[in-house]
Amino acid sequence: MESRNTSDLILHAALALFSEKGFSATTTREIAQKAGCAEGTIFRYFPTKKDILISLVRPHALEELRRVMDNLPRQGEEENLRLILENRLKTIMKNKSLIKVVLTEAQYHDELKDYLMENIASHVFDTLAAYLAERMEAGVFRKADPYIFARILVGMMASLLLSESFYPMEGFDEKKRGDYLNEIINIFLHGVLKKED
Amino acid sequence: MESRNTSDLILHAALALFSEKGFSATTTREIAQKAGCAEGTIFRYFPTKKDILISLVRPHALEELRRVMDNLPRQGEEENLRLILENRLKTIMKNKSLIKVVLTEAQYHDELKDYLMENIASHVFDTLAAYLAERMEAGVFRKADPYIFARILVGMMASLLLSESFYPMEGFDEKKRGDYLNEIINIFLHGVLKKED
Amino acid sequence: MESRNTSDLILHAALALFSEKGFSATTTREIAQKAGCAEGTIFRYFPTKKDILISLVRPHALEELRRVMDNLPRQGEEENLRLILENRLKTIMKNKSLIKVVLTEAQYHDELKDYLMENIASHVFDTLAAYLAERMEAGVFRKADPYIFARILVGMMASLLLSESFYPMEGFDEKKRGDYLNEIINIFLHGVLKKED
Amino acid sequence: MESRNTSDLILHAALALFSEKGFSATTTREIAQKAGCAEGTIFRYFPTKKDILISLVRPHALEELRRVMDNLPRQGEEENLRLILENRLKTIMKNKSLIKVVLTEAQYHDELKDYLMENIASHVFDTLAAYLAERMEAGVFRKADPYIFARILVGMMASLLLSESFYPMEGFDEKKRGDYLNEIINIFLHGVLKKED
DNA sequence: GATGAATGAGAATTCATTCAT
DNA sequence: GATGAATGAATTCTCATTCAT
Repeated sequence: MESRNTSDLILHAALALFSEKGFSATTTREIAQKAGCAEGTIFRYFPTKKDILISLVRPHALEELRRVMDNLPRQGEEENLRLILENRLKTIMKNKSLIKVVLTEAQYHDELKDYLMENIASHVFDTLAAYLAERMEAGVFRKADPYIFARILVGMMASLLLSESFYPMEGFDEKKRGDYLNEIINIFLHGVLKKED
Repeated sequence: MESRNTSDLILHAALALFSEKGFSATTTREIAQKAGCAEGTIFRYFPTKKDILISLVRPHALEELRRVMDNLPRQGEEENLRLILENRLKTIMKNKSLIKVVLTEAQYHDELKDYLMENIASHVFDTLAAYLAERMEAGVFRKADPYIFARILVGMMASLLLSESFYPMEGFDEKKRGDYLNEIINIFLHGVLKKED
Repeated sequence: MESRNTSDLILHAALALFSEKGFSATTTREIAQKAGCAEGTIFRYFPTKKDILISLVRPHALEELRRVMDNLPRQGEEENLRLILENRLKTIMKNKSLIKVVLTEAQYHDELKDYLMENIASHVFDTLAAYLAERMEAGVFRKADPYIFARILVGMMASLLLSESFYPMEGFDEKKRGDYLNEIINIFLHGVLKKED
Repeated sequence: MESRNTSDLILHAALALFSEKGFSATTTREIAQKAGCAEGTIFRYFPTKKDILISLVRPHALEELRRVMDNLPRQGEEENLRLILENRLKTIMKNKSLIKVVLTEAQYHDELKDYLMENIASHVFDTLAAYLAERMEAGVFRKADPYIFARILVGMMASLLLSESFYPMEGFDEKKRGDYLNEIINIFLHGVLKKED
């Protein structure tokens, strides 16, 4: 599936190393070694080391994440949302390294931050907020700032990532991750659902 | 308030720079410049650059954050929790730079990660989970894994930090932050509160 | 004769400088300058400055000196010994700088000292002592501890080196060096006392 | 016996460290530590680090070594020479560290070398050569260049020092050192050849 | 296209020396 | 006299980048 041309080998190696040691602490020598090419070869594809980082965030790579909140179920039944988010969570977990690198380095590199915000984050939050606003209109969710809800939901999902990589629970297996996601949805829904009576 | 001895000047300057550019991308020359001392002086106080980073995480510096979830109100009225968390949020905001540096660099430096987990995170999560377990026992919250709840709540609060530094809303003022915190508590409580009827 | 690849150029320059100023007092900048390469290039070949020193003592470089007392003439006629030692002296003089550096720095660097003792000195002294023991058995030399004789003979030859570099005589030319060696052999074999008959 | 004023404490500490690690590799911080004073204090007594080295070689310190070959027994009986040299050897051994430092560093510091040669070595060699010349005149030693004999004898004694510090024999005790000195004198006087009659 | 030796600017760190107390 | 914090030039070493092959 992944093409194994030199450029991709370099990006692949760089992603692994940036994720493990951070961008600044990774040397081009290490990248070349891991990519199985000569150090000089890197610079045939990327004029500077920073361009490797920037290329990691190019449309193609992030398209999947950009659309992570697209097409949420307008029917709004709980079970639907659960299934969809479960599916999106897989996308997130699959791209864990990339997300880690991108979020970490965006703190320090404004081109990255701007690109991310303009192309990824704004789309994700707009889409999610639009969905939430619609459900509010529909009288399913109580009225509030949909952007705040969106941020909180994203924060809850992010806590899952953080939990896994930064402060791991013992035995964080598939099942536990399922429980975790369930509780996120439980808390989120029953917090925002309008009380019927 | 802060003592202005050389060591503290260096730590202060380093914190600002690490937060702005990351640990690896910050040079000791820059630290010296910002601290207003000679580059060599740094090494009278910190044998290596990494020791500066590690010193930022020493007990004294993090004590306040370690206790951020201590003494939550066992009476459990919503208003109490709101007030307490609002107060704790101030602690978090005050230490924003430190938290950012510590969480970012803990990804890359195992001594940091281990120290944080053993001394800070475990205390925070244990304290918070104990509180939640007690409220479950008391029949106020529904029964579930208190550690998952703890992580989700922390994730929600973290989203506030992220929102502010990474994907800032327009006009993120005191009032908006208050709204945000209110929604965190609304969502959290009404999600976990046992339905009365 | 000597290959002029970068590594050898560096070793060559380093030997000259270490001999002139000592290891600690020589800077890598000076070595690079003398070797005609960039300072950074040195570290492509030698991970640390100390590795340059250690590489100077590698088998190849010292093989000639290690064998300096091999194959002494078992016929034992005085003239033979004189010719052989004269020849070996040339080896010693040719490697004067290396010997100087190695002996000086072995005082301070245990890896050097151990390597030298285990690989060079023990062979030289064993070989020489074996030769002396054999001549004692053959009734040519009087019986004594052959290792003490070996050390004394080596000390006498070393005095020649010292004389030349440390406390030079006026006009220490080829002829004088010949005279000096002759006296070493005379004294070693016959002593300084005038024969009565 | 030794005065324990600050200046002497510094010289004492410096001698030990220069002998152990060499002049260049010894830091003034280490000297201060070992001398039990502040780093700044050193510079009240010695304007530069090099002045410490130079002070180690001042007349007073080396007087004993300067006279090491004075007053050799003009009676020339073997036993006399043996006793005298044994006594002088004690002087040499007592000053081993100083000799080591002085000889090593004289290679690199011309002021040291010049001072040593003009004040110490020339006196030692002149005295020794004068003694040898006199014994030649007296018909006890065979005629030869007395300076070559002097150098060879000194080289033989130096081999004892080298043997001890650089390539130690197992169990180099008082007795062995006595044997070694005996053989030096035996060889110097009689050589190693077995006497026919 | 690919290589990897070479570069040199710049990084962290050391250390003799100064100087206010 | 003694101190030791501060200095900053110099040192070892790193690393992104270049370029001849």
